[in-house]
Amino acid sequence: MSVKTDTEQATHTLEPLTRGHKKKQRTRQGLLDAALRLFARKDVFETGLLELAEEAAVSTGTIYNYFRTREEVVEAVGIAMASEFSESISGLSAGVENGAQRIAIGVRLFILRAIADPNWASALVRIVHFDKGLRSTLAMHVQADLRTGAEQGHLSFIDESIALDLVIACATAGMRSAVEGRTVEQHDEKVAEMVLKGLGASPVKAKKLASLPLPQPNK
Amino acid sequence: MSVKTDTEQATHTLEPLTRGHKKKQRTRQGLLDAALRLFARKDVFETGLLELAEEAAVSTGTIYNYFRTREEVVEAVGIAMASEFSESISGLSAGVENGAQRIAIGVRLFILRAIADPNWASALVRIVHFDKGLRSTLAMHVQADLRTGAEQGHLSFIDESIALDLVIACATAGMRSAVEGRTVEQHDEKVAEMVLKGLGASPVKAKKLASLPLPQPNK
Amino acid sequence: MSVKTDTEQATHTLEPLTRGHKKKQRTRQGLLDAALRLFARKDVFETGLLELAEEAAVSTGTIYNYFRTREEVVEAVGIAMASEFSESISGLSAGVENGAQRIAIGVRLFILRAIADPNWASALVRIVHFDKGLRSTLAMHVQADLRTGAEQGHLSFIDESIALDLVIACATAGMRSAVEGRTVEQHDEKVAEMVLKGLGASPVKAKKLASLPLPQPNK
Amino acid sequence: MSVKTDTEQATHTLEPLTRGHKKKQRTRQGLLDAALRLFARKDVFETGLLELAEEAAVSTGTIYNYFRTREEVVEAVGIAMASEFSESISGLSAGVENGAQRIAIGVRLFILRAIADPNWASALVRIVHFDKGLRSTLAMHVQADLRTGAEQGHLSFIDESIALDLVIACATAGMRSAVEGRTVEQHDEKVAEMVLKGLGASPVKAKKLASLPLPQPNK
DNA sequence: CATGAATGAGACTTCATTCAT
DNA sequence: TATGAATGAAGTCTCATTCAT
Repeated sequence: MSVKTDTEQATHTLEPLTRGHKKKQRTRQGLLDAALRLFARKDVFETGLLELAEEAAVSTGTIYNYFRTREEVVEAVGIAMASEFSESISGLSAGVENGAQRIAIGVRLFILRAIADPNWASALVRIVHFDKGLRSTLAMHVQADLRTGAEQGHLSFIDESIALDLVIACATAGMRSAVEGRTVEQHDEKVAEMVLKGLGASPVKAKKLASLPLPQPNK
Repeated sequence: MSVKTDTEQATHTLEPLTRGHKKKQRTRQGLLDAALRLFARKDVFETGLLELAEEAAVSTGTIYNYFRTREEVVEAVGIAMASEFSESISGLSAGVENGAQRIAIGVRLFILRAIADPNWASALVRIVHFDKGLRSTLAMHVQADLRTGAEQGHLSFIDESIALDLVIACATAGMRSAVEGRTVEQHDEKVAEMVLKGLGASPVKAKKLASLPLPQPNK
Repeated sequence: MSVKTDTEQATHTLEPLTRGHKKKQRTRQGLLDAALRLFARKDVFETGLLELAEEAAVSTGTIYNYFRTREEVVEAVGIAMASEFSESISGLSAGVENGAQRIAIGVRLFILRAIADPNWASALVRIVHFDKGLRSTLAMHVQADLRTGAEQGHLSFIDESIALDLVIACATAGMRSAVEGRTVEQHDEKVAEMVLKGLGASPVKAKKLASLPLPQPNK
Repeated sequence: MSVKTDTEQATHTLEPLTRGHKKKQRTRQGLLDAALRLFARKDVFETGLLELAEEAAVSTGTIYNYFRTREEVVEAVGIAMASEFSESISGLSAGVENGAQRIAIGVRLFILRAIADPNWASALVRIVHFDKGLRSTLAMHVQADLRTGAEQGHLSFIDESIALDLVIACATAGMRSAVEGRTVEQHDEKVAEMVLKGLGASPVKAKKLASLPLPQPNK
């Protein structure tokens, strides 16, 4: 359930000389992980910075070396999740050219992961609700696939921005189902199929694309 | 933007209409309205009871004559919105027998009202996020229409609970668009059409049902 | 050692109807008195608002019904002291027409009171150091007497603003002596005599004016 | 605006001048100078050690190689200022035998420097308010001149300790005028003249002694 | 019922100080 | 010695809640 920050990479190159640097990165990472665990349990505005300190097992003052407000924490976690998401999705659907299929894969992967790790999903759902940045990141990825799908003739939707909303809203709803423990058999496939139909795929094609085996993490 | 409570109805019929009662009801209503205005601007957990008192122009202590905790306030607002929703939707789609059409009407009405009154929509979106009771009320209404639509052969979805999620998620996403000011032409119809397609309506039927004129408030 | 606020008077006329009003005034008065006691012991910036709460025997939150910052407390105490000062000095030197004598009386009264109540003096010295408002009030009183004295030919100073500084600085220094317990016999008269000489009174007249019996509180 | 410490002198003569020592002295000096700059802007108890570190461009921990507490910092700055004062005044009024004139010179020099460097004056006024040591140093210098002046028949004051207070209080008031930007023409001379009159000099002699040209820094 | 002053728990924030590097 | 991350005590401030009027 750990989260990788892109900041970590960047900072390494920007200030590689500081002595306490690796420790600082570890602390920061610990705070982000702790925040994720908390957001899995409580809503963002219910979570106090002191709770975060306790969860991360640092003292109160330490937090203020990293974040000045709760919003900064949320944003940082959002960035971290978005970054991790981009990485993993891009990797997994790397060889798939079909835009509609890529969307199906994305939706399914999210829901499957939500089922496997409801805490992660709970946190993600909440952060999506608060953090515009994370929403944009997700949208950008989906948008590309939507266009590809439309160009390839697999999808025919009326309005791209509404289609975007539909994909994200349904995927999020699926994740919420997982969090609330009301999933059904092949929940991921069924949501994906409905989404594709909503996007204008024919019922047959929707069913077929939604049930293709998922690409395996290469190695 | 006023909200009518079912409690109000009950009291009207059950108890004598003394002056004290009318005043009490007005104060309670004022608190609910104030809460709604606040939830339009700030998140539920960011909203303090002191703010509520100020917005409603009553003193702090007065709140405790009506609600015991903050949660009770949220719940009461949720109940009030749900109740108002039930009333208005039931009234408007009273004469419509087609389940699919009723769903289209519901989705469109929500989105149109969100466009007309973004504050109301903002509050609703937030409360839906927190209040399970409101979610259930919405779900019950949709569920009936889904079944009717399926029995009538207009819809063919794979799983009812997922279909439910899809309808509510897409309607909510449409409202959020309105709140964020990124609606498109005929936003309501386009969302409804996509939803119907996702629920298994044929593209032609989806388009037709989504673009039928809305029933007018009878009176 | 109690301090009377002019606000008290004003408020009585402005909001005489509030129920909890007298209690509020008592609390406010208690806070000002407590602040005075604290400023007698510690410097203004060393004094925390929690200490003030404890000294006044109210709970932490109560303070914020009256003052938002430490500065507001200092200012309020300054106003209260200035107001009390104006009252008492005006009363005592009411019948004295000689400007130089009025100055001598003022200087002596301050020093005598400082000797009698070093805590009061300690607080006053500190507040004078921080609160421009109190300094102005003092200056205004002295200024009138300086002009009168000059017009009457008893005083002849080179520059009024510097003369003002001299009077206040020497009176304050005298009070500080009292606080630090290094007063001498007839400290008040000796300081007054030096001040008058500095202001251009002849040595003989200075000695005489400084040693006249003080007016007694009438009644 | 730099401050020279007597410690510096001592070290120079007592210990070998290794490179490490020079650096150590520079750091210490930097801290004292930084403290002076800060005290010019904020009150002593408002000034934090973190600010001091930042102003001196050293890290927090470094301070503790030089001072154990905040009080030690204030004291050290006080000592430094007193030491610098002694040096400069002694040098400048070296050839003057007249006690009254020496006092006039001292008062005037302080006020002139305050006008030329209000930051320095602001810091000095504040530190005088807190640091007894600095007050004693100043007093010792003045005391000697007072006695000389009295013995020479130029001054005739009633009480030495009160005379001391008068001189220091008026000089400080003059500096405060400079800090607050409300000086007048020949402010230094006017204050000195009043002080001498207060100390019992004849008006004519006071005016003459206060307006003599100041000794120039020899060399 | 309405009021609003008082309460006090608890969150937020700062900062002097320590210590491993 | 210099550094600066970590600490945690101590302060600041808010706000849900109570209660006398």
